Amino acid sequence: MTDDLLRLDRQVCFALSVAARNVVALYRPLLEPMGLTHPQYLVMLALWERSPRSVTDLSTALALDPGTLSPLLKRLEAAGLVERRRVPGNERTLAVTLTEAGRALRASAERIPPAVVERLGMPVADLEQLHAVLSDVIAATRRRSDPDPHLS
Amino acid sequence: MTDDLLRLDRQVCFALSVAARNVVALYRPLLEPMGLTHPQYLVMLALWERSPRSVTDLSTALALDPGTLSPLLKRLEAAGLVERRRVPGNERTLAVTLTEAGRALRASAERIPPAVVERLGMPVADLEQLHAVLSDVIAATRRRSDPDPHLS
DNA sequence: CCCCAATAGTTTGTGCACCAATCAAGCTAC
DNA sequence: GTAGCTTGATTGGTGCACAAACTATTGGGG
Repeated sequence: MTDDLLRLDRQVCFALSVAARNVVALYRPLLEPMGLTHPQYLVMLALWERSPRSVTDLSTALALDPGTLSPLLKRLEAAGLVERRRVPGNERTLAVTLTEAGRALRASAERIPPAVVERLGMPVADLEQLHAVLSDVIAATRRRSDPDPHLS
Repeated sequence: MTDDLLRLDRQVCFALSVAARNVVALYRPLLEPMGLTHPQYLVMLALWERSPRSVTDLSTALALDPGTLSPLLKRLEAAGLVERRRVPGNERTLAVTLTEAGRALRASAERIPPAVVERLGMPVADLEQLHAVLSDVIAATRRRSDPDPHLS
């Protein structure tokens, strides 16, 4: 039974889930003083790249359901990092804009990636290779049937 | 700014999260007819390897909080796949045992890993390599400070 | 012009994940 | 032998993730 396909320690999905959870857990103590959760951090990364963005745009960029994003953005607004107002001349799309505080937060965020790499203690080359393989996996999951299930 | 450390498409954590979510999404249509969610599937894998297991034991094996497992196991019990009773002679640990239906479900589960691999359409060698790298990452996250944050 | 389909967000419901607090059962030390 | 620590599981609270239903604009086509 050493070739049992159902052995837990053989499952890529299991390794993937645990790795993702553990790595996110590494961010927690770093993000907590900034008042961010990890998904919120990712949204901020997206906004630091380009500031007025619609919910749909963010949803595509982050591969996240709009239904997940909607309350998350409200929490960012409550935290004063973001403003949510309707686009003038288009009452149906929402413009999510960084506030001054949101823009300022970027400075503290710059310390995060190096801190995580340091905590992981893995060679950067390995991380880059991991990133490449993960991109392949993501591409593979999108190839099949509809790209990104729920984001039709 | 091409070497900006905060660019979304550079973040390993982001790729890891998306890959994990997308791969789990691949399982959803396969597990749904079995009445299982992905975390429940992982618990069943653990139980198919060894059947009376305590919550703590499962918690360690799956790297999951007991607080997450507790309601999940109740749902598995409600689905008739598992029985939860106290260990005789030790009223504080819980024995989670497969029912006949739970044991029987394994047959259908055997079709899942090949189906997922087929849907991913990636060379098996690549998947094995991914598994190896992910194991390294998991080991790295455990090395640092306390192994597995919340599971003290 | 108006109906209608498509688009953009929000809401609701279920389940997962984590943390902190709680509780009961078992152990240990004195 | 009991006081107090430890262990094993549960509970409650917050936030994420997904599906499905819903609302409200917008843009076309007849």
